[in-house]
Amino acid sequence: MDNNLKLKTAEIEKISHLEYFNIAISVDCVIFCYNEKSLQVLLIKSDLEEYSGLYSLLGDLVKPDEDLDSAPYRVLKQRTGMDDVYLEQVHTFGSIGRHVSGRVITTAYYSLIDIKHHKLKLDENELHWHPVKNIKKLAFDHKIILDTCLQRLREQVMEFPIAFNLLPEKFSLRQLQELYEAILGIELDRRNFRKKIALKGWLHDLDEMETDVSHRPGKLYSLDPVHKKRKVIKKSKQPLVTILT
Amino acid sequence: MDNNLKLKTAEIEKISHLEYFNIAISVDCVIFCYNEKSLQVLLIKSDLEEYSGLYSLLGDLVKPDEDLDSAPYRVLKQRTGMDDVYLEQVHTFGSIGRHVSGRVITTAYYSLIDIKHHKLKLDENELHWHPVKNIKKLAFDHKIILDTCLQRLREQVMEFPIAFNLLPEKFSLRQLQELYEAILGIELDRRNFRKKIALKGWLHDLDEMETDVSHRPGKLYSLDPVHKKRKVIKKSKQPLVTILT
DNA sequence: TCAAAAGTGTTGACTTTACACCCATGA
DNA sequence: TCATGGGTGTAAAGTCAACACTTTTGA
Repeated sequence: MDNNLKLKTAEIEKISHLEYFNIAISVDCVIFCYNEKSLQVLLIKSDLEEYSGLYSLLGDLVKPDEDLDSAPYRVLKQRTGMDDVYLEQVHTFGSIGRHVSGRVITTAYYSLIDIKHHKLKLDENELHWHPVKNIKKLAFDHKIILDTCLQRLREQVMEFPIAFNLLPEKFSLRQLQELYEAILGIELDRRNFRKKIALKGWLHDLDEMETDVSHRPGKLYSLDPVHKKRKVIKKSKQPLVTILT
Repeated sequence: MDNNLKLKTAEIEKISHLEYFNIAISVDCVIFCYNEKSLQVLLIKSDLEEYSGLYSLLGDLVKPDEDLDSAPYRVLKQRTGMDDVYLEQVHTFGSIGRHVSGRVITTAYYSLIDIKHHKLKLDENELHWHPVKNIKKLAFDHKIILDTCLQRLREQVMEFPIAFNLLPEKFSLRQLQELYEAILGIELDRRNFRKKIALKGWLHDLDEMETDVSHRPGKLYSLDPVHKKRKVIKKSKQPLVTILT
């Protein structure tokens, strides 16, 4: 007991010394899924006294021997059992006071996963899916991080074929449209949506129909294999040339 | 189990994280200027043996008591004597092997400055402006950082009134067009460019004319005061609504 | 036969592109 | 008077937004 206390004090001394010279770096993951027609995000009960009762994003400190971009994959693998997920770096947050337990700079990523594929045991881990719409407050600056990632997702989703990561392998155009509506937070015209998606050439017609629906079944599609890359490769100039003259 | 026991305090959490406080974090600045009809970037001779002969971006370690976003302002102030510059965070680079002298994760910013305003003493500091077009190789991963920042600049420049930071207070439409051509790396149609810019409503007509030109002088403009904000405030949904239906 | 969603085209408004001529100035 | 760039308009093409009816299926 005595020893423990002494050690702790020494450690804390050391920490406050370190604190002055060192900065920790973490990653935080905004893990999106699409379930019951709503865009949801995976949160964990904060284990810090200071934020008791609040939820926070999944994150971890970056290990000295791992790439920054590998850290969120590790976090996802640990928490959901999934690898081969879509991940995108969004922004790095580094205000002095953003973390209660010291100076931590965090790089935010968002991830898109198909809820059917993950293997999390929600109750055990105090992990829960929360509809993005309902989230008012999170621990740390995680609400701002969430908002930033959502905004980026909205920007990307029309330009690149990434939303499909949130859907099962086979899906109908209606499902796809509802997904887009959930992400963008707006309603879309069905005819215009179908035209626009057809124009993108992202879809592969499976020649199958929905089953188990109590109405006329729709056709099923999958993401065209050509567009199945994990990492977005940005067209460098193409879109810019068309912007102006 | 007692609730208090389950919750970690911030102090305790620090201890468990001690081992991780050994990654350094830096910022690197891609400082753009516009001179002699070309987009240029401020580079410094690398003082590392490993990169002898190569140039690198301006950067520095983030101090424990400064916000991440403040660090690039400090670097710019130190190097150019300018504050009140346009700065935008772009991406964070954190591969294990990216820095020869240890584990350094770096957040990249780009900055737009009017070359006429800076106070650098180029020769003393081994600081030099380099046309972006000519840059083939830089120290560390700085070429990739430069490319990433240039791409982001190209994406932003049509959407937000930021290019004006590269021009003097008063400028002609020709100057502005040449600047855009330098940034985008493409030629633009004069009439369409003028229409497009007029439509944006970014310009304030100064009712003055160019002087010292050996041809018909053009009108001078300045950035409309309404748009003179340092930080870009993103319209959240406006552009997205128009994307689809 | 009803309810629910699938599937499909057109029109008008707007935006974008391509393109050519006269004008003002200084050399 | 020439060279240089300033300044401007229009027509055709393409894109976007709004909008309604018929079809298929299961209940």
